[in-house]
Amino acid sequence: MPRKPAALSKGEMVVASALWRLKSASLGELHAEVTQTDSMEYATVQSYIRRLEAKGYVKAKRVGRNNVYSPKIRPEKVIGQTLDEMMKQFFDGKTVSLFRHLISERGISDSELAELRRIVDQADGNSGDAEDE
Amino acid sequence: MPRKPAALSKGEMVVASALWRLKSASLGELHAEVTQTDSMEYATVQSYIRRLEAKGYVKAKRVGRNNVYSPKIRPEKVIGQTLDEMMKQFFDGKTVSLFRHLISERGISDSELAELRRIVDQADGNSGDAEDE
DNA sequence: TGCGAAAAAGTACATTTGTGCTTATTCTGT
DNA sequence: ACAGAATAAGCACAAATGTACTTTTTCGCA
Repeated sequence: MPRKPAALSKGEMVVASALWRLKSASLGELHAEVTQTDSMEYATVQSYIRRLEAKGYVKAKRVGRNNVYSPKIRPEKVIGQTLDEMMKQFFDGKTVSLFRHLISERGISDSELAELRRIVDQADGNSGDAEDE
Repeated sequence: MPRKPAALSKGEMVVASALWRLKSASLGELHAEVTQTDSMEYATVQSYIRRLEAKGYVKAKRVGRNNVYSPKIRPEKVIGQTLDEMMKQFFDGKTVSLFRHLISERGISDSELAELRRIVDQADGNSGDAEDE
């Protein structure tokens, strides 16, 4: 059995995210990327990447004297799981409830609303039987 | 300074959620509510509620021999923060990106889509300059 | 051809979290 | 008034997490 990959902690998540952005990177590059947004020691990034490797989220390949890391798991998967959990916890698992919260509770600008409408229209188009155009 | 309330761990979150649902409850009632969805010992619920109290999320009042607990922080606040963090981490803080993900990556049924459209229409109506009817 | 810099590997350690057992306290009914 | 049943309070403890320091290995170059 593939042993369901253990969930990522917050710190692991920021390192994983950085790696997703870079696709592939040495520890130095990764550290640079991470510190764009978060303050974190080189060695700390290193610890996280090791844990990510242990958890099966990342693989390393030796290139010269560097390890070059790359993701083994796509972000969509992790994002999806995180979202699932969050929706279950707060919105009874219902996507529309989340939508409602995002729109009413959080407030959304006119342009965002317009954008959203386009997204909806498009989704409607390609997944169902559209009647009118 | 009010000292920003420490974030809730996952276990604390399920207990807090139960309490939000009940508005106010003794430990026994709370345990009953929690175990609707999660398997958790009475004493464990108790530990969590104590931590929640320590963190300032919950207050207790003695009623007879019971402690009656109630939330000190509204769910919207916690949900909002959780969402913020999540959106920052995964969607560059952009609500529309989250929408897009929810719709395309996750798939949404026709009825949900219709519902969503109504929500959008309504939001459009009461926040902007409505044209029709 | 060996030294220094860079990187990797190993180790550390306090705090938080998950999870619950144990002990003390307090009503309630007889 | 007291025994038993609820309930609260205290304590415990392994695992995970945040955070990094230290030691070892390994190229590139002087």
